[in-house]
Amino acid sequence: MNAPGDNLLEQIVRLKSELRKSDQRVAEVVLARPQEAVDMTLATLATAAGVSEPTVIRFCTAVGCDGYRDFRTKLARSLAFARSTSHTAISAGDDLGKIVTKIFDYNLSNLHWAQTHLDSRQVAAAVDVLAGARRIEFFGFGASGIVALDAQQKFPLFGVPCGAPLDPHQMFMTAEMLGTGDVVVAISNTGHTVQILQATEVARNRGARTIGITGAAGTELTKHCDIALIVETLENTDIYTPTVSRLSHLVLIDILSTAVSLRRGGPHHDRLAEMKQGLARLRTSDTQI
Amino acid sequence: MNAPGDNLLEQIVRLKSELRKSDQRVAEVVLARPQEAVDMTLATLATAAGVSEPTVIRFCTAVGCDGYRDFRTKLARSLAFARSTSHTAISAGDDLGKIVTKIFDYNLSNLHWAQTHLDSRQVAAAVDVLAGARRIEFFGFGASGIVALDAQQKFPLFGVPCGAPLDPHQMFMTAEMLGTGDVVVAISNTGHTVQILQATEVARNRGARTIGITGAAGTELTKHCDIALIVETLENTDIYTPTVSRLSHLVLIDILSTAVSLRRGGPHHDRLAEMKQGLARLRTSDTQI
DNA sequence: TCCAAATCGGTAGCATTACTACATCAATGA
DNA sequence: TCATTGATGTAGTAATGCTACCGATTTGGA
Repeated sequence: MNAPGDNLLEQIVRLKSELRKSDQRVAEVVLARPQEAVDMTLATLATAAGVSEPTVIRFCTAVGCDGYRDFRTKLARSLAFARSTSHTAISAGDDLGKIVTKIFDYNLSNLHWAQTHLDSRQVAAAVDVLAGARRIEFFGFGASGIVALDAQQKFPLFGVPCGAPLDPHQMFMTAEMLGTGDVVVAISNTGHTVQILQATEVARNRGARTIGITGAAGTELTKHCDIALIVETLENTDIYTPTVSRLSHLVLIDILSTAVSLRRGGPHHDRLAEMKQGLARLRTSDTQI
Repeated sequence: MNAPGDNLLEQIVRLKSELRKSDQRVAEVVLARPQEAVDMTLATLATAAGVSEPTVIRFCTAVGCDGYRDFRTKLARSLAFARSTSHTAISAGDDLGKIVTKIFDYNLSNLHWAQTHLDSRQVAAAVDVLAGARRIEFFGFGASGIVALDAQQKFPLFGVPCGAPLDPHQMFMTAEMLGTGDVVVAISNTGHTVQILQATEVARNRGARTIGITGAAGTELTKHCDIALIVETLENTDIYTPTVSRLSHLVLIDILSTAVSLRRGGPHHDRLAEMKQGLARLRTSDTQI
């Protein structure tokens, strides 16, 4: 669950309530103005929080750091990601530069978040199933449909026929035709999209293995799946903020396809290399259309 | 060109050749083992590099830092992204955990790289053109085709009809039908895909404005475009490493659509909000298919 | 080839900064 | 009310980072 470089700011938020009173004052200052805090000296931070220097040190150890120096580097590191997690909402007054920064930052933070919260064991289980598949179908609508298509494009890596029906009827029909040895990868960030749930259930009843990619544990989708890959995303209540989940989903597809491809090994890779070369030739070929 | 949090490691690599001899020794140590360097004290780093302490300080100022302390925090910050830029190649012996880490890190680094190297003025120009469009067509094949589809899905944000022909023939036909007031967004990471070049040229001759999204300046594609959006990616020679460019492209599409949507303002947003709510209802509606 | 100039690198001392031991104060329960 | 425990600040100490200065090395010109 926890990656090595676990976010310090997150840690502080989590522990804040069970800290000593003075330590909480320090925590407030750090959380309120982390960008400034990272440049402060021990004494400066102490006065800024209205406490003594040893208190600040005690605070550092309390949040899992090895002294003030360590605290500072860890804070700097977590700031690289979370710099704008606090106020990412895009407002109508933002100029273009701000929009660029916010959207990039938001996506970066989100990707990092997904990384630290991804359960490797579930991924391993998914790779096992996919590596043994006879055929793979990817189900998704809207933004998740894009992800499904992307996955389907990677079928050379998976090494078996892959499909991605975008039309609900087609999806349903495809599900009906699946059987033992086939695998369904159902993608739905909300985990509530009814057609996906139905199609997945049908496929499972026919004997196919089902893998779900969704945004939170315990959604409807996970009940219909043998393996649930939870890709956590930061909350997104803002109307302007675009769908960030699909980036994490795409990365997950990358991981799955790469892992499956590696599992196949040897001759499979030679053919991959040839395929890539052929593709390059195709791109630049001057064939008139 | 340069974002505020410009990567320190990158800076060091860039300046390394024109540094003093002893400073280069420091640079080598830092670049070789950045993870350890960030935890070193001034004296430790000095002995590790085989130089004196003042030399290390001079090195710090030479690379644009304000003393050793500042150097350390900046290094920590840049490490959050670039932790594994040096050895990202995925090898057959990697276990799943390593694959997960490497692919995430690679995508994160790459996204950050794209952010710092994106030219805001070009983006601004693109937003201007898109905001005034009567119709927008997105051209792309393969991974870029996915991006085109994603963009096309965002047409409610763009506020005008959007298309994304995936078939080369359809693309060509679409291009022939365009005219003044229409806009083509051509997506090709290599910038050499012939069919894209041809279709874009056709559209331009018919009077459409053309925007190119590509991986490097000076590619063929840029010659056919009024506005070139260069999305730089880290090199990728490895056969296993998946296409990272498409993530950056997707983020760029997010930025464009959001900026255009904001430009439209007022009533447009109310309709967006309604649309989002309606979509939520559609997802959970129990309509049998 | 030699000398002058300039740059580079190191020594030593200084100022700042982080840390620790101890004392005081506040809160809580008997 | 008093004793006990835990939290907080004071003062002193060790370390770390920084600067002034001096010697060494290199470079360019006669």
